[in-house]
Amino acid sequence: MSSLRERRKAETRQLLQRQALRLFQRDGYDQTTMNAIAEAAGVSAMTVYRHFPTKEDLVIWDEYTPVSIEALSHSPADDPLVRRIGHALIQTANAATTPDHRDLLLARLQLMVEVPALRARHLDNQYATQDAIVTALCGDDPDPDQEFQTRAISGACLGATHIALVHWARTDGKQHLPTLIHDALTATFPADFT
Amino acid sequence: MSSLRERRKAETRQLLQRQALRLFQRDGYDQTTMNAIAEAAGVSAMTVYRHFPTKEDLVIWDEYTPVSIEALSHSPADDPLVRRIGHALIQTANAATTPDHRDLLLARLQLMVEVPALRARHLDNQYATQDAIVTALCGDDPDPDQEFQTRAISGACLGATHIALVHWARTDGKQHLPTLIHDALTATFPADFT
DNA sequence: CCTCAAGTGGTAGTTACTAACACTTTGATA
DNA sequence: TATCAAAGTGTTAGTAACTACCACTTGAGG
Repeated sequence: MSSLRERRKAETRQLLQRQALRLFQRDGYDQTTMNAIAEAAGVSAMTVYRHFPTKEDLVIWDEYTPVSIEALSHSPADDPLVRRIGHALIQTANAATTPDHRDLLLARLQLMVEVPALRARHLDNQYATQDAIVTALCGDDPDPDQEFQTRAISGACLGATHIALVHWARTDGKQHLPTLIHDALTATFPADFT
Repeated sequence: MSSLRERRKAETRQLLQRQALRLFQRDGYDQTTMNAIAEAAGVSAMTVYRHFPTKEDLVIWDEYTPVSIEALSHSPADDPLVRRIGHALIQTANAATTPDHRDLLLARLQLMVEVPALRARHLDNQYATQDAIVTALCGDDPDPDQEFQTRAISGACLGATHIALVHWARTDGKQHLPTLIHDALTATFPADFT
């Protein structure tokens, strides 16, 4: 059920994020105040905070919330963990299909790479993703040793993936993102990953 | 040359960090104001900011600044990268020898695991460490492909190391930290790492 | 002893963010 | 259709992290 109210809400959210990104790119992240963003979107400052609890969230929030964790639990259980996790990560990157979505992702990532506060938040988000991966693979009440191992491997996969994201942002998205992630994983796990 | 002035400076820094950590542990990070820390240390708020530019730095700053990057460039160049980087990371953890240093490290890490803002900053610091590793291994003007590979591998090693740190903090430092890091790396790279 | 620079304190500001209250609009029900 | 509860928005006043600026004290070196 997509009521008028929910559609308006989604529209305001989108408008706010796009105006914020525009101003961040034009004037810099630190130089842009929340009041300026509110004004640019034609709403009050409070409304911005209602939609995005912090300034960082204006960049971090992903409209499409991809993260295909689902794919993980359905992947063949006898595959090596590195391969299962890696393919899920590549698949997530493949979700950004439309040019519009891709451009938005690129603008956000470039900010996340350049601005220290955003970079930190982004890394913490990846850490949360790692938790989700471990839960998807190990269930709610796993064997501690197995969980430790799964956590280490997913941490390593995300660490490798991250540098692919940074490289993609730094080169203005010229290369194919899923391929970049694939290359980073192959460089790290030449045996397990093909 | 350790003049009186420099010694006083170092003492004030230590005092400030220890008082801050004490208050953070007692009252919580967000609940503790910079003014309260200044008061507890018997200085003005301005002085706190002179020594630690942000509140986060009170926890992040490491008196001993270990990070034995030096060891990297002196490790045998024909060893696999995973082994070279891994051993350097373990060696860094081994630097925390005295009980005092260890307790301080544990208190700081526990805050870094629990408090989102600190967790994010810590991850960003690890990212900076990754840069230092890549520079130490590849030099200043490396071959792009080789740099990409090195970056991916060190990202993966740090990702695996991070979960060892988190596990150590969560279990109140009961286990041997270098061993934990070793285990995480072994779980991730069973072939390259022994 | 004198001078200079480093360290410290005070004040006034900016800005992200919160709490509390009033007002408007929307969606569903009598 | 009239009405009412809930969701969304605005306003105001406040807190706390951080900065810029200026004045003061104290240690280092000639």
